[in-house]
Amino acid sequence: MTFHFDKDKNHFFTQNLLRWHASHHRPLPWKGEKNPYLVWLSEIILQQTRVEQGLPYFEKFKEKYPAVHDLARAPEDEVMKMWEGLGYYSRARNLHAAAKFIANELGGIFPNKYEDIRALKGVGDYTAAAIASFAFDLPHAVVDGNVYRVLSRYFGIEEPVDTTAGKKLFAKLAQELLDETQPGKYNQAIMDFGAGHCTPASPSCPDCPMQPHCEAFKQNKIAQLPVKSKKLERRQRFFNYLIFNQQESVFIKKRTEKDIWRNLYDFPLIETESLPEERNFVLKNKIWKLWLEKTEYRLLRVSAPFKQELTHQQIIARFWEIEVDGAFQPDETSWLKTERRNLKNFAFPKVVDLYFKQKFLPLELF
DNA sequence: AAGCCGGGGAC
DNA sequence: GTCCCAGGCTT
Repeated sequence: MTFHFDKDKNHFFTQNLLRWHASHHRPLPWKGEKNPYLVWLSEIILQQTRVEQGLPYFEKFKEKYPAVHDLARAPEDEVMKMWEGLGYYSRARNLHAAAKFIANELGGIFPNKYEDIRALKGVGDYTAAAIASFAFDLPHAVVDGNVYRVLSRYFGIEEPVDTTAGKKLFAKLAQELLDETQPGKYNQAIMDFGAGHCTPASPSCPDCPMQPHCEAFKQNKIAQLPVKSKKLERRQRFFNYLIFNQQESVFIKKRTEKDIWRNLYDFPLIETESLPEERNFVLKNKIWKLWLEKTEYRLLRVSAPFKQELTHQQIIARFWEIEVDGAFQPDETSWLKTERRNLKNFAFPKVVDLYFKQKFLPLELF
């Protein structure tokens, strides 16, 4: 698909966008922030995350780590704990790594050139443009989900936004439209407009200042835009967690493998191809036997399945609680014996946290 | 280019 | 249920 550059249409867009923004902007803690560290922090937190969900985390991080040195000095487990519940945990790992890089290699001075900002771990095209424009007034247009939606509708672009060609097209168009005399304000305006007016479902077309020149509105294609080419597929995984109780303690383990929830904690785990149908399934399991062949144990209870939806996976987790005798010592060196009252100091996936919150487990009878 | 990485809210 | 959110990294 080709796109024809129309100077008047572009000018109309930019002018009306800025006019709209003058009376509709949403006040948020990071708006107008010039401290690049805080701009960066807010942008990482807001990647693929709604403002309402990210806001408390931003406040918490800002309070705990007021400057990049504070974040750089923090233990990784502490940073992961601070991030617990927000999802996409590689953001936290990259944030921490970049903070250490800035503190140790750059003398604590946040980079002030687009390419240097873009080179930071966890900073892609969008985040680099956001930091460059908000903190340093550099002329780089942001392209996020809001921008794809607003531009695809206003210009009637049916090119998919999730392909290499589509991304390139929208990036070029966004850069053409940028008001270089006030890049920060312009970028803020287009994202606020997408989030608050040109919304995914039922946008406010009747009182939209862009409406006279909006191709999607004129052609009645609002609901079809933006176009995405890929459809999401989700696979199921069945997790059988073994809760080894030993007096006041339980055994937990850190997830170090290259899989979901890396660097979070959970429990010894047997993954199965389906939901075990018999009570003895896990007890008969080969791995399980290996773990427990040298000790006495007692099965206390088995939870009903807990479900958690991830973007590409559905996790069905069952928790098998057992009591082992005081002499039990696992062969796995990665297991960590922890008193129950200290569990709150570790970061766990949502489904494990949900299990903790159940005062009385919904028991399943086989 | 395609797949993977969370959690929550709106519908 | 499906879609989307102030995306980025790995293969």
